[in-house]
Amino acid sequence: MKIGYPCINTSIGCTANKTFRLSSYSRQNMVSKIENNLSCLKKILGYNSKNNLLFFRIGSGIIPFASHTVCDFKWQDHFKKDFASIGNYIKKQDMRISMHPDQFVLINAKNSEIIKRSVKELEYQSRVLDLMKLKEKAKIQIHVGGVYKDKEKSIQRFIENCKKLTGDVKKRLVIENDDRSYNLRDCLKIHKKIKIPVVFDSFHHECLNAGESLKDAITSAAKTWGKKDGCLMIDYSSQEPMKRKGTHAKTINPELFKKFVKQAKTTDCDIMLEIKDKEKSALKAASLII
DNA sequence: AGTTGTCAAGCTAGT
DNA sequence: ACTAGCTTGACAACT
Repeated sequence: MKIGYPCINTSIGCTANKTFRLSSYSRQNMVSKIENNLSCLKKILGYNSKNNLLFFRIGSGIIPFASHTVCDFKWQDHFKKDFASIGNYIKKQDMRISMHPDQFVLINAKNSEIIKRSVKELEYQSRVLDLMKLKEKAKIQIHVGGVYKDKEKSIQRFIENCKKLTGDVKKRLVIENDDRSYNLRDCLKIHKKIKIPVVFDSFHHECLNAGESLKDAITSAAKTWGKKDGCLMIDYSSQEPMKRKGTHAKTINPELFKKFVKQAKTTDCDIMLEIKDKEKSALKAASLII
């Protein structure tokens, strides 16, 4: 069981998500920000390895505007060696990597322009993982998307558009249950049709479920992961007290986490802590599972 | 040096 | 009708 956190490390003083305004797009800006982002990513991975945090999500902004029409810079070629060397490090340390396109990526949208942009974004993210030469267990997780007032049709659109994706994207794409539209049961239904693995988000499941026990939920999600996919990925969080339902906790609640792990530990899985203080909570979590 | 409005992009539920 | 929240932070123009 690997423990990890997403995108940002708050204690080493660099960010792998440096960007710029679209209006100041230039080759020079691309080169300098990507150099910064990749070098910071290396530092983060070094920190993670030292602290036995072997699961990490690379942020969508690692290559700014990579999927935007404005981007005419061949970042894939320019940074080929850097990607390969980071990938080597990841493999040597036996780390697991994921990516998570943001909320604008919707492959079940009704508007074909949104789909087109979304597909480009997925292709960019899979390219990053390919350039690192990571195997299929490095995943790209998305939500099913919008409901558009007709869930069945929207699920059908998701499935159809999924089938049209390139093999490179398909081999990495996984879906995650969300907290307001598509619960675990919906995701499992989609899995049945197209065999796409299902990431289990524990907090979303708390917010929206079909009455399954936590244990059953974890077990059924785990079954959707094939041999090449690696073990089940879990996103873990808990409710921030006094905030509205669905707000992620600022810091880990050790008691709640211990209770959760008790249910999860009989299943082979990797757990990512989607908690606002990032590696701080992940470190605590890692110490709690031993 | 520090503060603040704004940033490529969408959807949903709560106010 | 508006906005918080989503993985949410960072840029850039202003004091």
